[in-house]
Amino acid sequence: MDAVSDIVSRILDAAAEEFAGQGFAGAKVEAIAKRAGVNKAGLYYHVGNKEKLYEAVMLRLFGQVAGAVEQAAVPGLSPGEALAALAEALAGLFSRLPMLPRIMALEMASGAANMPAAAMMEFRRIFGVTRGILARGQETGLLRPAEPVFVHLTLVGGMIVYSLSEPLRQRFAQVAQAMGMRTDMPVGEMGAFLAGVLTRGLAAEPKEGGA
Amino acid sequence: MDAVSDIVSRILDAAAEEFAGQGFAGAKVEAIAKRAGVNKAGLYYHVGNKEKLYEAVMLRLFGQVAGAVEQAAVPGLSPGEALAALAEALAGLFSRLPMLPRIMALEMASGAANMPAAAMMEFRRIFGVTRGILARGQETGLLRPAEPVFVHLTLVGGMIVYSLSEPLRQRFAQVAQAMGMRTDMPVGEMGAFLAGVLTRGLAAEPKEGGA
Amino acid sequence: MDAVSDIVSRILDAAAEEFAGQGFAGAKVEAIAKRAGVNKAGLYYHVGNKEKLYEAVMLRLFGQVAGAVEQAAVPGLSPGEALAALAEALAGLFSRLPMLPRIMALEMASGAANMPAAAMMEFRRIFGVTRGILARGQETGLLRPAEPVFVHLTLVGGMIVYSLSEPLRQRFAQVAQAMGMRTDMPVGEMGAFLAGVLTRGLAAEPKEGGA
Amino acid sequence: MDAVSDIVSRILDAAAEEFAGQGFAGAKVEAIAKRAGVNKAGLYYHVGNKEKLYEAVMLRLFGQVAGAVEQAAVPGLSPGEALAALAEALAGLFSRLPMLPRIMALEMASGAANMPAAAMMEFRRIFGVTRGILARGQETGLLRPAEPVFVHLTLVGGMIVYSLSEPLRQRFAQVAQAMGMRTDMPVGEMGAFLAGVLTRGLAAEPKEGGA
DNA sequence: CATGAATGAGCCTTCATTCAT
DNA sequence: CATGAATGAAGGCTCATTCAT
Repeated sequence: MDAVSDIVSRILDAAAEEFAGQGFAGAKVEAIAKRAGVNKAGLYYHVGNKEKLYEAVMLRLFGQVAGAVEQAAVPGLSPGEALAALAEALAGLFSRLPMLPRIMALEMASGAANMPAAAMMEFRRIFGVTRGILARGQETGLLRPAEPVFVHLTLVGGMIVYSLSEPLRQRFAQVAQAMGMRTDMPVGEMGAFLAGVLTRGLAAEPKEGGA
Repeated sequence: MDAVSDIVSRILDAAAEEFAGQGFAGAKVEAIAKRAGVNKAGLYYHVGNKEKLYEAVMLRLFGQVAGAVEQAAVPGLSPGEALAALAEALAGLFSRLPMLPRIMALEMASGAANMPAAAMMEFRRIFGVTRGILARGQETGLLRPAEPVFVHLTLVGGMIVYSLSEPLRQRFAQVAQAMGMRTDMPVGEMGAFLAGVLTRGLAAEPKEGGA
Repeated sequence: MDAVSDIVSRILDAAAEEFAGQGFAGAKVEAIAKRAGVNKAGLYYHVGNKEKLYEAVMLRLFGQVAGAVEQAAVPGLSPGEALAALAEALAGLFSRLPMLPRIMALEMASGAANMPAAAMMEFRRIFGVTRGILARGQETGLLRPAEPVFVHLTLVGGMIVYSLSEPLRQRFAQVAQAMGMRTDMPVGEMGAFLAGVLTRGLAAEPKEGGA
Repeated sequence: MDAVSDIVSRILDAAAEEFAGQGFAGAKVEAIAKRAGVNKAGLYYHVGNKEKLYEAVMLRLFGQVAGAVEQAAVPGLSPGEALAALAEALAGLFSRLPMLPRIMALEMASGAANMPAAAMMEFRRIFGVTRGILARGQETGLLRPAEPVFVHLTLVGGMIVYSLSEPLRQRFAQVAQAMGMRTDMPVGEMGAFLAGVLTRGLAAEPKEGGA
């Protein structure tokens, strides 16, 4: 009764997991089918193709991102609050869908070759939110001018790489501890850090001559 | 007369390129050999194995990163200058070796499964630089306390994802322009942005009561 | 409806032929597939592996040997009759399955490295028959004591090598004829010879004092 | 100062070992070279070819067999003594050159495809000895008529398979012991058993009514 | 002669994809 | 729709053999 049938949805879930783990080339259709609990031939019947499968996964994931981000963009917040809300929304997504940052990274690393055109549209929605926050902040004199792309990718890039680095941080944990560093903070904390740094770092310079 | 023979070096170059483009699974040994101008069997003669090849690439790349980063860490700089120097060093690397951020992302996305233990040691050197900057800044009262891992991954993550996103930004250029956004800035500019935001965002709060 | 599907059975036949002719290392999976009338990938689908294929062949062959040998061991025969029956059963097998002695020889020559543990059990059954004949013969005072392993390997070894030597004997035929020797007797005749020699050679020494 | 240079001799030794262990197809030229302590290219320089190498090994081995067998055939022995001497000579060979029975088996199993014509001549010498023993025994009325090929292959086949079966017997030892069978007798003992069985089994039937 | 470095051919194995049932 | 069974097209790796030095 869904937009996509239940089976297809299960297949997409399984595929997202596989693709995130092994990349497009490394993912095996057989494994995806098994994970989804369907026959390999059945998978082909429903999705048609490894490439189409990848595109469908991509589209659905970026749709989810765009949705979550837009929902976080409630009007009436200060720039700092808005950035924090955005970071929190992303952190929630990344926690619930650990394959998301991995797939985003893989896709970008591959030169966005398999990114379907439709998914590009979702990007527009996502970027729009950050841009809106900055624009309002500059209008109200609270933020200094800054390239939206830089700000957006600072936030998103920082969170993606922080999520991605989890296994690495775990392997690194012993050494890090000896250096007095913690490595096991949840993504949400990294999001809060980023929002804070950006808010303070982009704050308009205090107007001189306040005497 | 080199640590690695000329041919092996050529093979590693080719492999880095191929791995960055296709991921480990997607990279074809045949393609690497052709790119390096050697016979496939010759490649095996010199390197032994796809996996060993990958590890060698990894080790060399991270060694280069560690070297460049450490060279940028000249003593006597203010925290802001030091962060800027670090960002600049990374930007230089990423410009000269565009496959570097891609491989780093791929490796992390795969859970650092193939990361050789030796490469982990390089990480320690790299992290150490950021940690040193923060420690000195806090000692001198110029910086507020902050988790080194957060700071480091903000800088590195932002630059990696910015580099990675290049093809995406290009595909996005038309739409972005219509929204009044630039998308084609070089990595160095992103590095400068990150260093600035971090410097201001981590600056110690002005001590009240300075009368 | 068989224990092994028809196709697998055909594959095992083909494999036995190929392994017998070329040894494990020399046998080509492609050739086996072609002989069996299946696609190479199909062969892997059904059997999984060159090594597994070899083990399956081995298991089936030794099972056949054990079955035939046990069937020949009808109770109530004199030692001589029993040995003759055993030899005849082996001869029948070797005639019908000319690859059998060859595979047995190859496997033994390789140190029984690939012999599956299950096949070892079949050996027990096979040896058991010879041992039974000797035991009964000694109980009844018809046979002198003798190591079962020696007796068994005299019979089996003689027949294996006689079968194996067929091409050699053929190449040798001209020379042999000139020396007044026949070389083209069927295995059955060698079996009868061996049974006879063993029966007389193991006969209890005539008790003296027979008045 | 030898007929074959020292190096070639070392290569042939190494090759015999390798061929015995892996068969012709399974033997690796690289491994032979390493075993012989020469460079792979050097091996080719000296021997020319994997096939030629095999033939040379074969020729030398069968020459050794023929020599040992002929030396054992001293005139003036009774048939039983002669067979025992023959068996003993073979046992000595098989003990000193454990690869010998294995190579003989492999070669026969492969249909004697690679057997050089020159080696066939050695066979003639070998067969000649057994034939001589039988002929003299029949002339003197001590032995009944029997096909030389049968007798020869009983002796040689039994000893070859007994040697070959060593690893198998070892794996089988536990089970065998429980069945009250020994499995670890040296080849010499098997040779003595065979000579004894053949001598008694081929003895002329006692002439009736000799009064 | 000895050696490191090719190299073409081939082999085992996998995988995306299709088809008959 | 679901499934077991193909299958063509690679892809990783090895190996016998050859050269330049």
